[in-house]
Amino acid sequence: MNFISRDTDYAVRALIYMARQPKAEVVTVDDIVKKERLPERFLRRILQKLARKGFLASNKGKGGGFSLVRSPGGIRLTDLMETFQGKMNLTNCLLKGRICPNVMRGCLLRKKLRAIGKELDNKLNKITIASLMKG
Amino acid sequence: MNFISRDTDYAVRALIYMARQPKAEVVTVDDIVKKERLPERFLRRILQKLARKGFLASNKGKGGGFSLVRSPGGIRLTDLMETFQGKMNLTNCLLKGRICPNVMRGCLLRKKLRAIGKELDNKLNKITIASLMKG
DNA sequence: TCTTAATAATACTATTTTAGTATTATTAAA
DNA sequence: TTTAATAATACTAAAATAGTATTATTAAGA
Repeated sequence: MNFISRDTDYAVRALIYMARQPKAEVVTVDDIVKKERLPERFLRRILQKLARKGFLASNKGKGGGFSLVRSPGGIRLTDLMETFQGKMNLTNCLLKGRICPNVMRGCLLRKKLRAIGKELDNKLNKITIASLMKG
Repeated sequence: MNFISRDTDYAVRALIYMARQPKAEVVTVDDIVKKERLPERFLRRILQKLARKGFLASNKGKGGGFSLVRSPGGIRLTDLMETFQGKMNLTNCLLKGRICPNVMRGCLLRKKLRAIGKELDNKLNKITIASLMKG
């Protein structure tokens, strides 16, 4: 069971690569593909999604490419996880349509997980692209 | 993105139900299905797996059913998650066969996640079937 | 010993998610 | 107007998830 999906992972790598460029240059997908060895078409779709979500700007045409919109310190790992994996749900009740006998008396499992999830979020929220660039 | 899969969730419910029975009785699948409203065939397979893994004993034949082998305090949520979802991997590197450029200099993302994962494990490990029975 | 009420084992299936690929359109600089 | 870039959309293969179906086995009890 993976905590971080492949798209999120690729997005992190690409964003770190972009953030490392001096003075927020426009970067081409080909460049990232070559340096980070990521699958081209797939990375393209990931960057397109990041652009739609406001993380990146895309410039078509010759001399085009992608560039960072937000500062590296403003892009959290959890933002990317939410973008590509959906909101992380620690306390999901899986008895969807049916009547969960625990709902009435308050599900103890969910209560415990909610507390743990809150602390986990606090820690994960501190991980940003900027905090990952030092390595 | 769900943290706990459906099988794990069903297993938790079934085990709590069994643990609530006075004096570790043999419980039939039908009984659990009726009381907890879980899908019969699927629950059967879940209980069989729990039996193979040593959580439950199964008794065939008339008067048969499943019974707890371990004490409710000895069955951790993380044991069940591992059984049904595989070991939770917070720090997976997704560049499988390829060369991750970060491996050399030590991947900062993995380092950070490793620390968070350790604390998460410590907390999750305290959740047992017994601790979930009070509700 | 035969019936019956239970689980065991195995194989199958449908849906969703994951991880891509392929194709065609659009854009803007030179 | 050519060319080098991304955009958009549709398609596909594989794996995981969430089951269902079928047949075998077992042991109690009449």
